[in-house]
Amino acid sequence: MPSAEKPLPDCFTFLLAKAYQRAHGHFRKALEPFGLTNIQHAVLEGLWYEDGQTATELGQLLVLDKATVSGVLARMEESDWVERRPDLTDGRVMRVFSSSRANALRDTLIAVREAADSEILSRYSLEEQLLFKRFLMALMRD
Amino acid sequence: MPSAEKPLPDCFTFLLAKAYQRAHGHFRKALEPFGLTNIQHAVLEGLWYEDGQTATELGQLLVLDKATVSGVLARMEESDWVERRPDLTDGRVMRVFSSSRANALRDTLIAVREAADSEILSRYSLEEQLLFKRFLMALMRD
DNA sequence: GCGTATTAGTTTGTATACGAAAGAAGGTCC
DNA sequence: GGACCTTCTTTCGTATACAAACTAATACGC
Repeated sequence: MPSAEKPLPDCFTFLLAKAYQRAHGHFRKALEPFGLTNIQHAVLEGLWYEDGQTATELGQLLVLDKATVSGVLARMEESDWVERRPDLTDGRVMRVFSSSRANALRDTLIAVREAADSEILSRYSLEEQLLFKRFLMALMRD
Repeated sequence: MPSAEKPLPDCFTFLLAKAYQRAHGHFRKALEPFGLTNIQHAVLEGLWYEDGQTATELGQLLVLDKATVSGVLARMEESDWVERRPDLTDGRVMRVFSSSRANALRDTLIAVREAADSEILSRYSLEEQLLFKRFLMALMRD
């Protein structure tokens, strides 16, 4: 080891990736007891925002590839978090509904997400939190 | 669709994930012509910082799981970006070296990374860039 | 030295991600 | 009403991520 301190490259994309990795891992541990992954949790929150969305709509809401959504939903149906029912008028469309098991945990799961978020954000002042969020949202505009 | 505008949940972890997704995708496209992935590029930069690092050292530098590093290095050796040679004194250790093919592209690849980074950052003022980076680095301390 | 604990690395299994292609169903145009 | 195009979804292939189990080799305690 030539240098004692690790350099942590001054590359923005790298920093962003590692910050995401950290926050993602923190949330993942919080969800572990429920047998839910981050994305699966996001899908549930999406359905609680509006139940019966199509896979495509969910993908747009959560900014996920349709192929990713397809796999996530298959696993969530397998483990009884959601139900997929074909649309009555359009045979191509599958509508997704949260299961009663998921609905029973709704308040708990939302609280877990909020707690994990707060823990991560606790190291910043309120002003910094707002600024940070504004920076992140600005990255998505185009 | 009940509401015209997408809500983009006020969840910090989600925002971070999507910002990462955006920057990561931007960099990925920039690397596509070279047949390199983001992580593979990071490994090369790590080796250019110090050649002959062990797999473990690379994992620490890039904050990657050893299992992830193992797979990445295997694919990179396959496609002639790196070479793995067993350490002479410690039979457990694999030392990783950038290939001559990689070294020939060194300046180009670093320039590509800097350009991608700059493009992403161009929407922020210099002050904001520094603040943003400081926020991201603060997330990793603990 | 010898046995045990540690460490380095690979392998396995599961879950994202995403591009590309395929499949299935609906709509349109003439 | 049949060819064509569009849309919704799944499948396939490749590449992270990470936990856990496993192998191989070194280090340590006594």
